[in-house]
Amino acid sequence: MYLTLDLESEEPIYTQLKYQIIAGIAKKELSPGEGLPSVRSLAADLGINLHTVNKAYQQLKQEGFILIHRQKGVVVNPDGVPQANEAYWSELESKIHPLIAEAVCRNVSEKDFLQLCSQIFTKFNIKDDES
Amino acid sequence: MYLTLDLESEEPIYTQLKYQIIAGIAKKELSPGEGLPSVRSLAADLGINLHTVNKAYQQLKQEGFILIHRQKGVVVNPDGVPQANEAYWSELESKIHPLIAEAVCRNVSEKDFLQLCSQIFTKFNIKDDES
DNA sequence: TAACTGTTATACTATAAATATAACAAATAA
DNA sequence: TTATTTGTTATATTTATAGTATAACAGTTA
Repeated sequence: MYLTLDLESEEPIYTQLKYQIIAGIAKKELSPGEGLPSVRSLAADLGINLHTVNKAYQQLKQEGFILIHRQKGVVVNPDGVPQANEAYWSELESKIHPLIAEAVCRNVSEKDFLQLCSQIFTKFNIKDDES
Repeated sequence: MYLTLDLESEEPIYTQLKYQIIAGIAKKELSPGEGLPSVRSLAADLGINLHTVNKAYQQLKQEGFILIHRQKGVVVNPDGVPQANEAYWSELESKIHPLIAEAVCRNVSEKDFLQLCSQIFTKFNIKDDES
């Protein structure tokens, strides 16, 4: 799995890392139980600091995406990601709300908006391996 | 139009201001050509600093939501908000992408996700005044 | 023993957010 | 004319976050 960073972006590096790993799980490029690089080696590969990687890992751990064993290192959660709960839906709504507010202002139709979402969903539905 | 701020939120105050004004335009609580409070009076009403309001206004101005005349003060863009262009769609996609990545991880179906979006759209479709 | 793991601690730089004053230029109202 | 209000600009300060730089500790593994 490839990780690419945009050091010019306003989006913090650790956030970019988080969402690329989440996207990797969504696309099944990362499987449950699969190991991730150590904080030191990943930091070295990406040319960034150990703590920046650690911050991304800690948040992914707290949100249930990965587990961190003293022994086994960092692994994608073998039991899968926690299912959507009430708190998740509430937070998701508050993230989408301002996007739709602006869309409505710009006369974007509900149909076109939903179509964009569908199109993005499709990117994650590519079947298993691509060999 | 009421503006409410959450000073405990991690979301910057000027961002909260921006999106509540955008939401006001979307809900037609704010009409094209309608005046907005001066930076000083709004800051005083909300108990925040002049520059925080100014920052929100400047960004809204740059994005075409409002106009600022020396004479007339601050008004909602009489010509309406600029239509969605290629840059807008591109930026929107990059904002939705990580949300859908996480949704896929949590086994949220495309149908449920689109349903949430539809539900939010409905909030902006309330007809005109509510007298 | 040596190397590697996650973890913790400290210190530093840089940037963003927010506030606090102050002042300027233009328009308006007394 | 004076006084007030407008948006605007300029400085300075505080606070918090992001990122880096070292260093060390406690386990695990080769």
